[in-house]
Amino acid sequence: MPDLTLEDIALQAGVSRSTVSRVVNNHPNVSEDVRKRVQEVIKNTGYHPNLAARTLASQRSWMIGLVLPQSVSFFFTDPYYPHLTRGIAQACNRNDYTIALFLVGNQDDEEKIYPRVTRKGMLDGVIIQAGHHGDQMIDRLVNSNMPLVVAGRPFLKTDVSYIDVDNINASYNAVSHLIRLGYLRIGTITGPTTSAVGIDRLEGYRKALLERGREINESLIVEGDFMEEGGYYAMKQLLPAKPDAIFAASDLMAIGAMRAVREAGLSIPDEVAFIGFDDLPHAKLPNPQLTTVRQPISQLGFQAVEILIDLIENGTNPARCITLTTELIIRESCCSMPRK
Amino acid sequence: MPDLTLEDIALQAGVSRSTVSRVVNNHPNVSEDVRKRVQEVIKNTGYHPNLAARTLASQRSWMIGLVLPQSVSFFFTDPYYPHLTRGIAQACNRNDYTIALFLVGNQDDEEKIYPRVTRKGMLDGVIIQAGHHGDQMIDRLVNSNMPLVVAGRPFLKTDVSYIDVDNINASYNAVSHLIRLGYLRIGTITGPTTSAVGIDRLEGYRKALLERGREINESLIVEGDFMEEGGYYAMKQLLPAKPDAIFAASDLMAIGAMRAVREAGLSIPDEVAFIGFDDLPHAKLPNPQLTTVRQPISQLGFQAVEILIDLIENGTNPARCITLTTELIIRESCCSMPRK
DNA sequence: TTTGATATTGGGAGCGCTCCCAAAATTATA
DNA sequence: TATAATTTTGGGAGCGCTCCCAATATCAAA
Repeated sequence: MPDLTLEDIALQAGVSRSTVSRVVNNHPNVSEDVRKRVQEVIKNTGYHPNLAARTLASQRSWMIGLVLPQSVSFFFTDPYYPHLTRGIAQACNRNDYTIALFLVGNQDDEEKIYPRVTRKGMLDGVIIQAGHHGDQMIDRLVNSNMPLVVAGRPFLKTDVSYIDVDNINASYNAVSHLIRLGYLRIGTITGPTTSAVGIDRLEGYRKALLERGREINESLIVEGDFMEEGGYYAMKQLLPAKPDAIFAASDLMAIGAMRAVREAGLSIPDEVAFIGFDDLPHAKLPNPQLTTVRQPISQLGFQAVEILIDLIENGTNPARCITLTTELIIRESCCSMPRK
Repeated sequence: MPDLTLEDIALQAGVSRSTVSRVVNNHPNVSEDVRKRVQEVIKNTGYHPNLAARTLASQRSWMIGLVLPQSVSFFFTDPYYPHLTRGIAQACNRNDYTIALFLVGNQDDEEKIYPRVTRKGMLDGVIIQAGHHGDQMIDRLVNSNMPLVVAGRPFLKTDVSYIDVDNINASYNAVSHLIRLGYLRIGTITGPTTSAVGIDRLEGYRKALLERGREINESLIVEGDFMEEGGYYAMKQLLPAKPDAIFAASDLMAIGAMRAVREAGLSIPDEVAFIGFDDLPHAKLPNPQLTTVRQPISQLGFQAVEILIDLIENGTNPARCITLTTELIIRESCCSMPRK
């Protein structure tokens, strides 16, 4: 089947190019019978408008960029990315947008990718995953004038639109739960404090303790990297401080930390209780099942797209900022009664 | 900065539109000094050609589609997809292509996505992940005439280009290893036999046993679903047949199966040995560390792109089919001496 | 019936590029 | 120096669409 154009359809339907265009784009001013006739021809021929031509003429590509800083470790173990991507993909499907995926591995990639992302005639807008302090991409993108939504709070306070999970409240609630259960020496394994998410989850921990009149014991705070191994080693540092409960800023770290605790011959949750963060599928596996904070990640992705479309259609000012709430999933890794 | 066009650059450099186009596209017939002058202007102005216009005029979009059947379970637990995607992204970066990502969740998505993938003026070619028997997308894509590379062997023998891991040999080697170690009742937990990968890995198992003159004991073969839970339940079915070693077609299933074995009070590897498939990060975690087959997934993605570019530039006939070899990673889950 | 308002349709211009071909400039050859 | 061959450059046409505006058809009110 040769490449059909508007003109071909017009000819077959006995109307003009413009009329076919109106039918295709659902413009109102077309009489019912003509619309029917044209739609018939379109259906029979399997015509689809040429994307490039449409983009060139309308200055809209119906394509949005998804820029993922591919911090090697995260990308492969953390279901965050698949979930985020799924939410984005669903929203794009629903709104007839297509995702252009950019995985930024290193500085070189960034140099290659940046012009491709901001190049005219390619993308209507961009969703970027918030990264670490020092991450250039967001600032550059902000300056490029491209409609932009950041997934996760950006490290630096700029007036970009972003959508994030309420990390502070989430960890506040998790730690409050531990306090309520009667734990007295609650430690935490934080994420990297070069990232907003690491900082926020630590802040929630502090806030919960301070509000209950507890003192912050710095020896009960160790920085991790969100990974299993990081949790393991962080826990080894924590053990001498004799924590009776640990709030880990990721499930993976909680799992690693539990491994360290088990190796030290302590029992979970009787001697050390745990709360994680993420609600990975692994969290449900026994030994014991992990109490954790569930984040609505794919919803976050979905809404990121909706915000972006809003920005594209109605201008980027003012910045839209949204925070989603989380849910504490209570399982077996912290017990409902304080141990003897 | 207003949107620059070729014409603007031409004006500033005192040459014609055509000449600037030649410089941008590295055509040979431009004198050195003119080239220099134009490049200077381009650099100073930060000009980048408009993608849509270029695509419309040249009928090349420099964009390839990546179609992932998002079987919910796999996508979120199996690092296969991130690895594949990373390989593809790297190759795309290197060759100045952009990835358009399509996640096919269900039949509805497929109907929406299919025309978008095959629509003119959008993609130069497509990489699709091989799915299950009954998967329509591949056939439809083959018929659409779009340059196409399938990641993984397609279930049905068509003459598409594909790139796959040598699953048969991989599992043949794994099972041969178990035989060599002296195991006598080697069972297997297969992948779904509605997928090529499930079938191939089972075939390798059979081949290894038959070649050593062993009989195939059907009660030692149970079908799983590649997931942890599936492995767990498959193992429960397998236990009455008293296997002394298990070849699982995925690490996740091996992990689930080990859980079942441990619950049954048997020790690993002394009473039941294990070999998995994938070499997930989890595989390295102790308890005991899992012997497994490592696949070069991101290389598979990388080469898929190279094949696709070849198809785009040199025509799709004949189909290019490539098989990559795997590596058996020997760890602790099967011991080097047959148990007493 | 006439007039004016409104709904529908067609065609031109243009989006920013590539590609072809002819013109101009340069170099080689007689 | 004249001529032919070659390299370099410019301009037109066209990729397939959208969008504007003018033309035509339709309908209601006077």
